[in-house]
This record gives sequence, C-alpha cells and structure tokens, in this order.
Amino acid sequence: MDIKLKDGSLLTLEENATAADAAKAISMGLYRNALCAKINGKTADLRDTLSDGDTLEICTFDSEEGKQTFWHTTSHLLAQAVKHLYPQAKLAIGPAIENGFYYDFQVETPFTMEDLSAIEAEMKKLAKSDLAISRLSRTPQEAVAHLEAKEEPFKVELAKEHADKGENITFYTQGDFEDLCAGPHMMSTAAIKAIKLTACTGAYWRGDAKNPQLSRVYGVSFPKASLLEEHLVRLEEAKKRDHNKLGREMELFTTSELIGQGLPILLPKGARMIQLLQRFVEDEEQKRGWLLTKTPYMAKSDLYKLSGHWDHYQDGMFILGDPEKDDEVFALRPMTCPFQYQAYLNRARSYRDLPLRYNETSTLFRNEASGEMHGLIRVRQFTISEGHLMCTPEQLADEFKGCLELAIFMLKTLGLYEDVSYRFSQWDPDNREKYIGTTEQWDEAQGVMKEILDNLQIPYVIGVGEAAFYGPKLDIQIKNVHGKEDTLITLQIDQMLAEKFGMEYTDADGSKKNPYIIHRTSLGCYERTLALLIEKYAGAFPLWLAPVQLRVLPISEKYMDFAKETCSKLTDAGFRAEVDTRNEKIGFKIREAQLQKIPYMIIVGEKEAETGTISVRGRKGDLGSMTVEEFLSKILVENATKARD
RNA sequence: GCUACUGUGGCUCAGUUGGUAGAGCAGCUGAUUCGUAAUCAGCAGGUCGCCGGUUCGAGUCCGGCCAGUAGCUCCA
Repeated sequence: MDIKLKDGSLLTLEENATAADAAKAISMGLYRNALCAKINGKTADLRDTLSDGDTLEICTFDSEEGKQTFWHTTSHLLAQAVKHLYPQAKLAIGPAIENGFYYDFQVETPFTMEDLSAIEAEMKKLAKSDLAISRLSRTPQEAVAHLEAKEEPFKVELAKEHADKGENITFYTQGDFEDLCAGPHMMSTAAIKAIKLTACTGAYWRGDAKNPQLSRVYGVSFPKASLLEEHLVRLEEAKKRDHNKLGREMELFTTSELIGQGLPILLPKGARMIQLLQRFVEDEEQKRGWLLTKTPYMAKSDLYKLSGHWDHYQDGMFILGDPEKDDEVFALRPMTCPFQYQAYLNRARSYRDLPLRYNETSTLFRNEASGEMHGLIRVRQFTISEGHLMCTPEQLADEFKGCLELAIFMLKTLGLYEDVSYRFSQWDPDNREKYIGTTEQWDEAQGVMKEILDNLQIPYVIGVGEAAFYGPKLDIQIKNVHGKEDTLITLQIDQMLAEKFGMEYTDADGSKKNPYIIHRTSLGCYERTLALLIEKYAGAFPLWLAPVQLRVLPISEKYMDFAKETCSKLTDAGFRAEVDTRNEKIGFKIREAQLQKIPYMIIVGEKEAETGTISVRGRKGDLGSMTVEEFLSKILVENATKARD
C-alpha cells in the first residue's frame, strides 16, 4: 500500500503496517525521535495501523502533538513511580498540559516537596531502564472488572462512564505499570532524559469542591537536559516580569496587613497610571456616544433581591448589617447593573431614546474567598470601565459590534490585542440553580449571541458554565506571565434583568417592550489591566503611560539652575518631568533612571549650558544633543499618538 | 474556603544541636563637583508577621491567628 507523507512523497509499505513501521522505513533516526503520529490530520498512536492512501506525519518533540505525547507518557511514569513508593495510592487522572503534565493521586497524607525528590529519582531510574510501552484493549465489562479487582475507584468511575459509549477501552502498559488511557503514547520511556517535578497542590476530583481533594503533582520533562535548563531559565525570566513583584519594586502599588487581603494601595506612580487610563477610556467613550453616570457604592438589600444578586451572589457581597436582626440592611455593590438601570427608569423611555449608552467608572466590591486574591489581578475592591447599553432587538447586533470595536480599539492602543483570545461563556443546564431564567430564555439569549459572533467571525472557544447568572458572555481572555488565564474584558447580552426591573420603552406602534441590555467593559478593570501592562512591558511603559516621563540629570550641582529651567519648559508643555537633584555622579543618576525605566533622560552640563541645547538619552541609549524645542516636537507626537517602542 | 509551602530592619539574604540578632543595597550626615548603568567615609535603623504554650532561656520547638506564593474551587 502507498502512504502520503508530509512533503508530498509516497511511501510504499506492507499491508497492516503501523505508523511506527512507516517511521522506521523513513529513517531509524526519525523512528528513535518519533513520539506520535498524525494520520489524515488526526493525532494518532504510532501503534495505529495505516491503510492505503492515508496521509501520515510523524511527530517529534518539535511539534505540539509530540510534546503532549511526551508529557503524557511522563505522567504515566510519575504514576508508576508513585505506585512503587506508595502502593496504597489511588490513581485519578494524569494529562499533559500546556507546559508539562500532572497526575492526581489519593493518598493518606498529601505529598510535600520533600516527597517529590524521591519520586523524581524513581522516575529517572524507571525512564533509564528503557521500559517498552504496549497497548491493549478490553471490553467495557472487562475493563470495569479489571479496575475493580485492582481497587482503583476513580478509574472504575471513568471506565463506567466510557462504557456507556459501547466502545472498547484501551490500556497502556510500561513494565509493571498499567493505566487506563486513550493515548497516544511513545514506544518506550528511554527518550525521557530530563524530568523535574515542580509542584504539589490539592485538586478536587473532577474539579468539584464537593468531591474529595486529591494530591496533584505537577512536572515537566524533556528529551535533553539542556532543554530543561532553558525551560527553567525562561520561568525565572518570567518571574522578573511578574506584576506582583515588579509593580511593588517600581512603587506602583503596595499592600498592608492592617488594611487587609485583596485591598491594594495604589502609590503615586500607580495611581497616576490608572488616572491616565481612565481619562483615555472616558474620553474615547464620550466620542462614541456614551453618557457618564455616577451611581452609589451601596444599596439596600431590596435592590439586590430584585436583581437576583441576593439569591445568586450573596457569598460574593459585603453586607452591612445583620439580615436576621436589622430592619434595614445594605450591601456594597458587586456590580453596577441594577444601579444604572435605576437611571434608565428615571422617566418613561421611547424607542427614539434608544440606543441609550450609559458608562461609568465604577468601583465594585466583591468578597472573594481568601485563597483567590493575587496582586492586582484578583482583588476585593476594584474599579471597572463599566457600561450598560439599552437597545431594541433591531439595534442589538450593531450595538454589540460597536462595543466590541471599542474594546478592540482599547486593546490595540495598549498593545495587548495580540495576546487575547475570545471565550463564548454559556450557562450549564445541568447546574441550573446557579442561574435565573428559563431554558427558553437561555436558548434565545445564547442563540442571539451566537449569531452575532458568527456573523462577526469571532474565533471563540465555548466555556460551558462560565456565563453570568443572568446571561451569556463574550469574554476576552488574557494570560498572565505565568500562563494563567483571566478575563480582561467582557461583553454580555441580557434580556432577563430588564424584565425583572420593569424597564420598558414605548415602540413606534405604542406598545410597551423590554429593551435588550448589553453589559460591557471597554478596558476591564483598571487594576487588572495595569497588572497586565506591567507584565507586557516589563515596566518599560510607552511614553504616554509612564508615570514619570522625563528626568533631567545635571552633571553636577553647578548646573542645577539650568536643569530646573529645562524641566520647567518640559512640564509647561504638559509632560511629567522631574530633576534628579541629588549630589551624585552622572553615571549613577543614569543607572537609577534606567532601572526605573524612565523613557527619556535629559542630561545637562557645561556644554549644554553654553550652547543652550540638551543631551537626550532614551531607554536604549544616547540620542545625541538637540534643542528643547526639537525634543518637544518629537515627544509631543509620540505622546499624542500613544506610540509604542 | 481547600492542599502544599513561605514570613528576620524599606529591599535581597546569613543566623550553627534552643543561650536574648548580622551582611550588602536603599536611607541619613560629611567629603567630592564629576559627561552616559554603581565616588569615598561615617551614622542610624530590627518588640525576628501577631498571640499563646513548652523551657532556667525561643528568631530557632509546639498550637492558633494574620499575610504572601503555587495550584484547586470561585471569578472582572
């Protein structure tokens, strides 16, 4: 039979040849590096048999599929080592992840980092012994009986679930270890040369906090020791950009044990940056027809009872007063929606008033669980570029598009656009107590949103169970420096709350209708956005965002007056400039300004005082001498266009 | 909230089998008046996260709380 290869050439093989046979036929070098295959574009096991006319690609560690297979096999190696050292451990699941793998175990006492080094040593020993890996298949009944006999309750649960599909279940064996697994896997453990177990944490079985918590071991592995070294260096580099470290070092924010968790203090430089972002957002929204509101930070419980927050979000709210004892109970607002709705309800609305776009720079309070807080990314009090847009069904698609365009404009200006992805967050019909509304209402809202997203050709992934309690969302997701994903911006379509709050408009025919409401942010919340900007730019912000834009450095105290004079010209032109008045050598002042990532240094000494020029140094080095006017005309453009390096 | 780990002057870290704390940088003072990433000298600064326990004696051992880190759950 003939197989088509990646480069278009044909390979002739005997009947029933496997992908592994094909790799061998191409070259023994390729066979040794082969981890899995792609047959007709689908990821497959090297043990899979080929048929005439198949296209075949052999995957090595250089490919995403190869890496995943490599790490998946290493996770089996981890489980095997754990079984050797802790025969009583029960196996749960052990997949490959974006940068490595993990395996969940149920053990008497959770693993600690000390346990990990012994496990790691056992893994290395096993890998070295070049265990051949083989695959076998069992009927669902056989599989369940087999796993019951081995007393693996979690695996039994998985096998039973799979049994409903009626297909056979595959198992992979390496040495004395066997695991239920769909594969693919490598042919042998020998290629696993470098292993590092990186963390042990708790993780709930099947991701449900009601289930028992298992002990999860994370790790990463490579076919060469040098690749592991490079990986660890990259992790160290990432740590240096971490906003929670860099933001504190640069004095953008700090925290206080006395104030409490999740309540960061924005220091002058951080507060300035947020002010700049906020002005930029509010000005842009004004241009695009948004009307600014300013609504209260708290309300009576009655408001939240009507909105549904009291029943569906109470754990997330700070409640003032005791609902059992006090006549009147207040709560700090966790969302702006019901407040802006009261603005809409101020008077009777006509279809002529729509679309009505309300924006607000809105401070919110959410009582996050203590383990959730993280730097500026997850906090208990934050300020969001919030907005609600009331419109007719006919206007919905265009208005949604307008909101999305605004968000994209913001992201592009800040330089974050290339780092985001879209998630269409839907409800989970199996968990309906989390939501308000009927199945019909959800189907309609999600159907409307799907149509809009598909028409706009938004490349989204679907997040089941990620919806807000009142409606579906388009979440714009971004990853932090450690690869953890969070929502930066969200756009939501809601038709349920308008009905609950009695929000209506009179249509052209005189009939009363509920408007559609788009909940949206244009830049998300400022704290989180600032965090991501710190990590994106490693603190070296574009000129327009830099808290200190220019610093004038006199060569010696003799030129202090000239330095101050120059600085005044710069501040008069609207720049945030300062003079380094300390009695230090110029090299020292430059070093400090450089470490603080100030965009431009202006150096003045005898030469400048005589000729009336300035010497300019950017972050990347000396830019030569020029007049103040020449320099200003350059940076005025850079500042106004929000240019990036 | 759950699991594991961490908590010594503003920052980075030492602190030996429990015998009541050290360094560098930053800060302050003085000298130096300097040309593109660290001038020299001196001084000051800590109830070792907080509370309790064991002990003749706790930064060091034990317990509780607070805060931080990674992950889970939850979420902008």
